[in-house]
Amino acid sequence: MPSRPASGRAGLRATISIDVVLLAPSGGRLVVFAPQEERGRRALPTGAPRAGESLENAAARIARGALGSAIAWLEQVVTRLDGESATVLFAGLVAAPEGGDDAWIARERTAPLGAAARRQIDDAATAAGIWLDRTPIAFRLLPGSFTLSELQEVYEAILGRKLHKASFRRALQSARLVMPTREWRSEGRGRPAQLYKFVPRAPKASRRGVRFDWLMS
Amino acid sequence: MPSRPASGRAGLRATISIDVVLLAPSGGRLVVFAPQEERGRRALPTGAPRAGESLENAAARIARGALGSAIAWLEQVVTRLDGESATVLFAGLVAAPEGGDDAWIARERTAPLGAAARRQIDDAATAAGIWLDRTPIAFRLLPGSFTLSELQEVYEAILGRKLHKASFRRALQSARLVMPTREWRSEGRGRPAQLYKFVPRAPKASRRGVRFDWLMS
DNA sequence: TGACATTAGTATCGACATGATACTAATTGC
DNA sequence: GCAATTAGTATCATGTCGATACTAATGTCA
Repeated sequence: MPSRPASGRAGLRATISIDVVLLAPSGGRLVVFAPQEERGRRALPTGAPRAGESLENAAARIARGALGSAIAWLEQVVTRLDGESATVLFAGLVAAPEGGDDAWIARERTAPLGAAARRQIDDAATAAGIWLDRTPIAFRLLPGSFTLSELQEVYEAILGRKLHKASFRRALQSARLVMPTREWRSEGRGRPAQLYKFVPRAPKASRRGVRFDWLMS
Repeated sequence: MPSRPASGRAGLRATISIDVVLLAPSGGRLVVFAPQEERGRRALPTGAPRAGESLENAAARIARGALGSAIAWLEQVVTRLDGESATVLFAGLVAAPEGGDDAWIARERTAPLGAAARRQIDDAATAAGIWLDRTPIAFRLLPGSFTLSELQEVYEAILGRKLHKASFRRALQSARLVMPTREWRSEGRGRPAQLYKFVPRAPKASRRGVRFDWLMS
């Protein structure tokens, strides 16, 4: 029989820190929260858990403190150990920021943050895309009533690709996830759009077959 | 990691340990590696990273040491902080164990391991199911040539549900992932099954639409 | 006023995926 | 030979997906 490791008496001592990548959809693209620090350099929000605090609570506190507003969704992504420093990465999604807020930068312009931060951002964005398929997080990024084009734009921002309008609406209707209101909103140009509300529903539990079209990595 | 404020914040010091949940398909079900410890109690493999070692390398070392053989797939699942002890959970998949190996127990009979271990097992099994849809891990759990029924049984074990035989084979064939050999294997009863080989392929990149049939939690 | 651009929303169609059912094929055990 | 068992295929109804093209309602601008 193989020898079993001694039951973790002397583990490695390390400093635990938490990185939070906050993402928001904006105009069909993702923007990243990276405010300026004292010397004008931008950085992702970082912090550490307090004694007795869970990682999730610590991440929520750090995110709220940096952002100043509520987070729609926050999940743990990965932990990395570098020497005696362990960093737990969290990904968060929030509603689109106001226009004049310069703490947000386009995801395509994150080079100045450095390679390490960009890796965190990539991991967080990937995690958000995976979660989008599994939970109704997109609806929390929109106000109580919204147009279907706005909802689709949120999906496109997080998934990073364009979606087919008719297919998107068909799937949405057949899932009975949205309810039309009697209001319409005119955005200036073009035909006004009908406003919808989110209707939380029980799982449809439509178990589908297996997919063999994974992405090789 | 992103640059920290110069006003050096002292992060939380904690002991890092690693839990490894090793799963294997066996007869269409999952079995869990939980060998007996000194007092006859079963426990999941545990260990700690060494100085300078990455979490992934440490988990692989711990898994290999406990199991005595190679791991087909190993991925980080989640990190939990409890007081001054941080535990990083890894999920691993290995080929079905030999019949007489009593270090493996059925996934349905993990109650004696305690609630904490069962939570780790549930999280690891969920992660394995998600990864199964995204990478060709199932093929690494089988010998170089295998029958399609064996492959389907691996999928059913990891997903925890029965699959439709014709659909499973159709999807496999259309993905051109397997190549038939000229050998057939007779298992005693019934018609002999043709043996197949895995053919690693480039991604088909068939981007599909959005799903709105998530599982509420 | 009227053509045009723009955005919202729908209809239709072909291609393909899925799952149920039922069938054929090849082996062992009796 | 015959039943039981497992492998593998054929057929068919249904549903999903994406392309294309269409209608609808607004603002813009000549």
